[in-house]
Amino acid sequence: MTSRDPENPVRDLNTLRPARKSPFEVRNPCAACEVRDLSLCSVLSDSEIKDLVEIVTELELKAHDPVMDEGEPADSLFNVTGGTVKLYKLLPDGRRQITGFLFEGDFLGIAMNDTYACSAEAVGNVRLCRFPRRKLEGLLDKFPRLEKRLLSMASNELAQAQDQMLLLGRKTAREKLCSFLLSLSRRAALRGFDPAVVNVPMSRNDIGDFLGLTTETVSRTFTNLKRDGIIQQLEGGKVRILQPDDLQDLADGA
Amino acid sequence: MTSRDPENPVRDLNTLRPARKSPFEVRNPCAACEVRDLSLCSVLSDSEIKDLVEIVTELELKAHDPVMDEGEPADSLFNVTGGTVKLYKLLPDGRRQITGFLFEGDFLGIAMNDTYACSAEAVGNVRLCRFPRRKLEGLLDKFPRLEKRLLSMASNELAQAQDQMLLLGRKTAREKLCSFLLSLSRRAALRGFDPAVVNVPMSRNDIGDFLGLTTETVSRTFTNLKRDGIIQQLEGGKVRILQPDDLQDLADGA
DNA sequence: CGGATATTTGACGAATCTCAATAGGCGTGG
DNA sequence: CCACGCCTATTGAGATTCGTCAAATATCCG
Repeated sequence: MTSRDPENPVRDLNTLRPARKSPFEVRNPCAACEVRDLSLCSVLSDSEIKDLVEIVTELELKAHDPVMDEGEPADSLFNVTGGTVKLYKLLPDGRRQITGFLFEGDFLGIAMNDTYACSAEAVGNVRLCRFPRRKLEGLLDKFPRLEKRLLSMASNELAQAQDQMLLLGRKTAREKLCSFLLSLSRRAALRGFDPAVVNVPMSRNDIGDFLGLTTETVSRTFTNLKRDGIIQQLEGGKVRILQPDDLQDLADGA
Repeated sequence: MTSRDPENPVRDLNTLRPARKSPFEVRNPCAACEVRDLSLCSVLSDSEIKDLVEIVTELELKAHDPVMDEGEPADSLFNVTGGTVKLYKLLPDGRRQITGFLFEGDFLGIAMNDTYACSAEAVGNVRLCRFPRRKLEGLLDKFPRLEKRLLSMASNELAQAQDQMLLLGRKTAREKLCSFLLSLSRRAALRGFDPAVVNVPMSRNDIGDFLGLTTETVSRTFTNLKRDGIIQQLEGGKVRILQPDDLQDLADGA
């Protein structure tokens, strides 16, 4: 499948689904959730998930709206149900490192004990499910599977973080950008979209702050990849991957 | 306290404790474990910990002995009880990124699902507790606190990983090295050692691969910090921090 | 003591950053 | 509908940090 929603055939990771409205969905929004099987919630049955509905609040954000601030008490956890969120840390002089991008289905809040370890804000329009931390912890005790699921998600995130360290510490600008495009492609494929046409909803500046590069270097490197026929830039910030195998080879310097 | 073991007053993070031998320790080694309160095991009572003893194997390794290999089935998890272990990932052409150093009390194996996400090897002499993964997972069901503890440890590791991304992507060589020394100092302090005299058991090359620098740059940067009176090099790979506040300021570019 | 390995230092080069200018895209309002 | 202005992206030229290559020195260990 390339699109999981027959009513929105052209939707992609950039586009928010229309807000849900049907009577069933109002009664039990999580049961009808499109990203449910991608997320935390996948381990709960329809009946169990009602406990989740009890504690959840839905939020809609616009570009640059803050989600959380590093160092603040970690009172809420979130599930992204639409749009893109960026996580970042700042140095005192304003240098920024984006530590991750979250897409629909991604969970936000594993990396915190009492306070948030990083800040987060919406890249474009975003829809979130918000869980009060205390109440979610209560559910963890009630449903041990939820806790196992969180641990497994944390494990995945750690593996991803290690990949990103390898990228930041040891890859060239070109390798970094290729790795980035590949990871976007893989994540889109997981969600049922065409892996050859990647959405890049974030700015060059955000990409730079994610890859440890400047805006200018990101832009130049994009130009080089186009010139070499590896990718093609489409309208709306989309990128077509022309040579997936070459891209893969370039991504880890093979 | 600057040393937790009156029988080994000069011991530090470089030195392995002598192997345990007393009758009590043979019967219940975990109960007498010196690093117990630092680790996973801290949440188990003396009686509960007997279940852990049932499944644990102790290992001793020498420098460069492998602990695990990226991509291999993750059948064992480990607890470091002495010495230093490095975690790393490789690129096909041999470039290496060290993703972390583990000291006594640190747990090894959170970041894996079915296969190891990175390789690990001993930096010097190392003592490990090895847990078969299947059996440890059994204990997780028996002692939910153990699972909570793992989740909290994973959360800490993720926060650390994000700090490291900030370092790799946005800090200068000098800032990187200062951050590194500070983190060693903090971890030594946690274990009851003098935070002003830091052990640096790993090679310049390892430090470089951890900080995204070359050996030469690490060496030059050390020289600069000495020249500026921030640190002093002592024998045996130890470093004295002369100006902790300056070091802190240098570490995040303030 | 001696070979091997690790560290330090130097000279040079290259990848990336900085600064600056131009071009493009998008929304607003005339 | 077009014009303007703002913001982002691209491109260029020069500067800088850090990497590479090479040699000298120090350290470790048998």
